[in-house]
Amino acid sequence: MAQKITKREQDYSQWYLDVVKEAKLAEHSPVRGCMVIRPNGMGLWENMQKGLDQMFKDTGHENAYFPLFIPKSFLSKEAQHVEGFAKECAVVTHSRLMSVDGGVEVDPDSKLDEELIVRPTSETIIWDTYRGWIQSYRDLPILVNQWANVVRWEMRTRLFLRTMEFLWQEGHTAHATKDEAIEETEKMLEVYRTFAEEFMAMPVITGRKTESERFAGAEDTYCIEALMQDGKALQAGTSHFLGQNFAKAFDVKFQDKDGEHKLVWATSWGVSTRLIGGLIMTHSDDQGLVIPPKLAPTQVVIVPIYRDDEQRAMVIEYGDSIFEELKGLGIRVKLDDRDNYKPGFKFAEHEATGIPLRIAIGPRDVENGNVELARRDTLSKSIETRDGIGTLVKTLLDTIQVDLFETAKKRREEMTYEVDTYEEFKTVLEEKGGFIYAHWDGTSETEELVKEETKATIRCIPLTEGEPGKCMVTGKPSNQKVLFAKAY
RNA sequence: CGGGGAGUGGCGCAGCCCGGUAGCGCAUUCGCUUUGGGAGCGAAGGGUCGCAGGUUCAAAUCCUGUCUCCCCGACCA
Repeated sequence: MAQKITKREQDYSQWYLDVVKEAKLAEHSPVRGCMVIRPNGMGLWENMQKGLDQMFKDTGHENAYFPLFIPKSFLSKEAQHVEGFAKECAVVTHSRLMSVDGGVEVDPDSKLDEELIVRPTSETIIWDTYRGWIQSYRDLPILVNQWANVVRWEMRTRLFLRTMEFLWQEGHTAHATKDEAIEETEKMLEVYRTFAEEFMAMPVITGRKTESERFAGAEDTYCIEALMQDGKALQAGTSHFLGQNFAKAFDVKFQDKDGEHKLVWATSWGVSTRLIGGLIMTHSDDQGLVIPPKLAPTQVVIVPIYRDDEQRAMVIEYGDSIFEELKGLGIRVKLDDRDNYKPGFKFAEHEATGIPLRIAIGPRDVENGNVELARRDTLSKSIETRDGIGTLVKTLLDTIQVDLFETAKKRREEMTYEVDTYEEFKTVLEEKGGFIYAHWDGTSETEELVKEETKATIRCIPLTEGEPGKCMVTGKPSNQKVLFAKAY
């Protein structure tokens, strides 16, 4: 069943695919570019959903649901938006099939008057709906989130990182003032940063996108950028200030306190199952997946070891008492009492699926009142006493959560460079990869030139203030260094 | 969509060049022995070789088309 995972020094892509496969997270579907998410992967996503959803609720948001299909005409109402998405839309043109010679064909008579687009994102249909919800300033703000699937007809796909269909959440808010909308945009970026760092243990840089990387239809796009172990960057979440673009396009106005009719201000923000890809590439090793305790579907697994039925009964009873104790403390624990696998096999399997803590118990341990405790992140083992195992496990889970973040952060710092000249930039990029801070003159021309010549893009203009200087390419003045990297 | 590689029992592969009725390892089922780092032996089950055409007495193998996956580009959460 489980096989050795390819050493990532040899081939990072293969290593990534092996981890996904051995951890039983997902597999390719019969449909091009789509994936089947297996129970392990879905369990992980559900825990992410829970964490995020709570944070959305805590910041005053509610969930709603809008249609999968969007009338074609909606897409064309916002010029930049249609330009950004037109090339990657799935289009529904007919509504029926008909039997022909034992097979089926599309019934030409069922051609739709207006084609439907499978949503690549829901701004248009939501803003069309918001028009009916908003009349007065008293109707604002609208703070709504949707958990949904979307489809983008991508040229090239990669499990979790870029699939044609993906699961995500998209928040769409409406506000009476520009300041309030900008505040919302920044607030949700901070929610994403907190989630990435505190739940996923994935350190991120917060910043704003340059004009060329901005969301289609946005005035300003904020993002969180993470660095993977191979030195490539991953855009992990975005929060957009949409200005009044969609209010204009869909004629969404409200009557303000002063009696004036005004256009509504908008934001949208989203993260997707891509986060799972980020999680894998941030923490995993050659033994397989490593999941931070807060997100792990199973946090602790107990593996009984025995020789005969008598020992089996004894060890399982011992394991059961530990199981009950941990469960009572709210820990997600499993007792792996499968009789058809040897302990060594189970150890390897639980490592591949990323369970943070393993407790192994054999006759020896029962006799001595001990357990063997193994950490997934460090692969270290220790003998601990049975008494007090509950509190030990609880603190250890917290420790692992923190350690994973610190380790990932340290790794990122080691792969982050600051350069002053373009020559230096090219050298670092070629020899080391990673995040590179450098001065940029703020023009799309320079950005494009760097991309052409080096494949590196500006990941973001960091929110943290920096020193002014001179652009590494043109020598023109720059307000601060920006973050460059090759990206997924 | 351009360039390269690949589709053969559940998984990983060989066979293809030079057509002749499909094989190996793992997994599965049963039995016995095992169990503190991916168990051993014995027996058994399972594949119209991605799909569709064509050439041929005969196609996994040759030809044409097509779908999908992987890698590199262009595009993107």
